[in-house]
Amino acid sequence: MAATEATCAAQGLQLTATRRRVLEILLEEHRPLGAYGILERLREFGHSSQPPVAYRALEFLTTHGFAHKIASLNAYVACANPAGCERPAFLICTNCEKVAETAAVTSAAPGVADAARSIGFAIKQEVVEAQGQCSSCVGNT
Amino acid sequence: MAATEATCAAQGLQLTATRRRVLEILLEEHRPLGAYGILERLREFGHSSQPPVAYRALEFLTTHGFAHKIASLNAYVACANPAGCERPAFLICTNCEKVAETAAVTSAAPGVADAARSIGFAIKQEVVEAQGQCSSCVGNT
DNA sequence: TTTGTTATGTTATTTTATAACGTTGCAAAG
DNA sequence: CTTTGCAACGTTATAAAATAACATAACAAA
Repeated sequence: MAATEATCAAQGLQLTATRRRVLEILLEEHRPLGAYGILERLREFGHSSQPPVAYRALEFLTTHGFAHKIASLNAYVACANPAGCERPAFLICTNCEKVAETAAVTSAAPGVADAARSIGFAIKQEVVEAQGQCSSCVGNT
Repeated sequence: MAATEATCAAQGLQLTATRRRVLEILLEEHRPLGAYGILERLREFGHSSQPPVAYRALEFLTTHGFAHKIASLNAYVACANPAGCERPAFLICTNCEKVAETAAVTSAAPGVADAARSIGFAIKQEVVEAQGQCSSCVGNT
């Protein structure tokens, strides 16, 4: 949160009340939250709770790397490393639904980078989402 | 298509009319198609076109590896290598929307595999979807 | 011929996301 | 000042994606 505030201050980004609240909600949860789950939480705090409110805040947060969308879940998580987040990748536990964020060393998995080069494909961004079981859940299901 | 037929025959899977038609539709397109786009095409062919029709066929096709879901687009593509598809990864052109399928050499990108090991996370499956520009579109936008 | 199984048909609903348009608050230009 | 522009927010409505739930059909095995 402090890192996010610092980045916003440094870059002239407006961390408004709604945006801050959404980020706080994501930080409190230890698992990905859908946009409508966020809306429910916003409602508790007296914010307006129409869908665009959440989606706008999420767009701001994801655009600037303060949060990420987990495409395979249609859900959102706070960034684990808001200062200097690069090439985020996610480890999604299919049992307890928690998500660990990590950083990929290279921009693409071996083979993928080669394939891209060989067909002249210029990779801009990569979605890497591994599904499996976290240490607490291994063997449980 | 032939490969898919062979696999179905070999494994006793029923490649029914609807399933076959959906796969044909995906093969004809050179880009990912949403479920409702598929439904439109099915309608042209006189099939029933309620959502579950498409979703059931897609579930069959994706479960058995004859098609893949592109999570970051909520869309579907035919598998480029229905015989022996493993660790599929996708290169998605953000300009022309075409998708190239490739195979990742390892199950995880470097760094991700290490991170998983270090926290005891057991990776079962990985979603790798790179966004960028294909050779025809590089420099166009 | 009854039973079980697999696939399909159909209606309704849930979940996720965006379009469109109006309002507010604030800061810089006139 | 005041008005012009802009960024964020409010609100209504709707689009798009996915699934729940229940009924029917086709067919093979008991």
